[in-house]
Amino acid sequence: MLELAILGLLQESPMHGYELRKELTAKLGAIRAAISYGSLYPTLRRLQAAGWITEAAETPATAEEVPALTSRRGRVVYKITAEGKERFAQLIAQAGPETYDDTGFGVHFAFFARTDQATRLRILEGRRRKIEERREGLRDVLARAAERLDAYTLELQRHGLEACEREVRWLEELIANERSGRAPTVPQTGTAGGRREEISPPPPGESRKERP
Amino acid sequence: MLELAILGLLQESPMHGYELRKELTAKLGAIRAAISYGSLYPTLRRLQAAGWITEAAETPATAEEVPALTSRRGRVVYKITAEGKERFAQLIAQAGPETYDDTGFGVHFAFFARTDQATRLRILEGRRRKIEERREGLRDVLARAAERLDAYTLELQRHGLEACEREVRWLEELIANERSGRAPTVPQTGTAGGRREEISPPPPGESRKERP
DNA sequence: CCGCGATGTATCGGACCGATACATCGCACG
DNA sequence: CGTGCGATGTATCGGTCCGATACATCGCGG
Repeated sequence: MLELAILGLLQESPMHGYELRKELTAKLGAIRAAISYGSLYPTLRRLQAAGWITEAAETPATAEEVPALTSRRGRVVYKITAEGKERFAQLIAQAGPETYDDTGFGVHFAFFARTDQATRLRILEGRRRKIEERREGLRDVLARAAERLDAYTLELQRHGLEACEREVRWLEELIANERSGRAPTVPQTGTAGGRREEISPPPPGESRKERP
Repeated sequence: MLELAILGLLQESPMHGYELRKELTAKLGAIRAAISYGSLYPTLRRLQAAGWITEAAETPATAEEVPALTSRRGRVVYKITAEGKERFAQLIAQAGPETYDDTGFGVHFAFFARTDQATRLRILEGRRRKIEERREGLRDVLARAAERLDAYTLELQRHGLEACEREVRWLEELIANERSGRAPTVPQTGTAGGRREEISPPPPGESRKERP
């Protein structure tokens, strides 16, 4: 999962580790707390070994201009390679079982702007299926095993069940939107009124604005 | 976390691994999918080595009665020890930072019936604080970095934000309930109308119904 | 009589986390 | 003037947990 996220972010622009973590946190803040360096750096190493990314020295050569003023020590900048882009495309297009768990789905969803519509639909429906199963499981427990459990455990299940139902509804909306329309547009929610813009899903295979 | 959950379940009755996993799944189904045996068995080994639990042979001795009819092969039954109960009490009473993340909170909450009220309150408030922080982080991103992100990422954040707000409200209710009342009673929710029973929090130190 | 699904125990590699260590930079506060 | 502290930055280690896999038994239906 981390691999996918890193590849996706580096596709937008080269970054060093610290920056990458911040961007990762911003992009995935809704689904996981914050990537640990204990995961990040080894993964970067792994991706580099596989040839998906490369190190790019900062202020690379010809650097007599400002030698020590902003020398900045290490600062290893990572950049995605052509193979890395292929890898990303491959990862984003295929959906295994891990695509539908909480984290996996979140990461995939976060890169939906780079995913073709058919895959988006497939993933959304797979996720819905999975949540529906969880929901049924919770209903079963609440219906069948209620008297075996204490009030707190019951309340936990009830809350979880509600969350499932809510997510299914959310997914339904997204699926409907996807089928017959465009980007997600969920109005009248009241909360955090940010701007909402249409995105045009990039015709598969292209990347827009490589270097501004 | 697994340690706490296992100790808590074995406190109710001895079990073998498979059964333990099923009970674990039933009790924690709202927060995590299903415990993997790759976690369960090593943890059981660890707990046993520490002396918190012991193996108890099934159909222990004097077993000439039905030798091979239901021989059932392995079936290692685990049983909590006195030290294990102490350990559980200690784990359940103290709250570190890991007590407030999704999984940690869920597990603690699932055993609230065995937790004294002061601790319950402390944990609920700690959890609320943590969720509020996450919520603020999401609001920041939505307010400040909205134009940098695509519509799908934005929608993900929005959905996450809503979930945070919902959970805070849930926690508020629980806290209010806890302060001036008894067990969780959340009526009029419409969903899954199970029975709702009052529990009397066991006066700390006792266990009711050891063997029915 | 045979297969298949539930029950049951167990291991291995890998992903990810939390704690920790360490170094540099700029700025606020004494 | 210094000094200490918070942000930036790279890196490792031990430990927890997951997913895949293997294997054995049992009861039941076809």
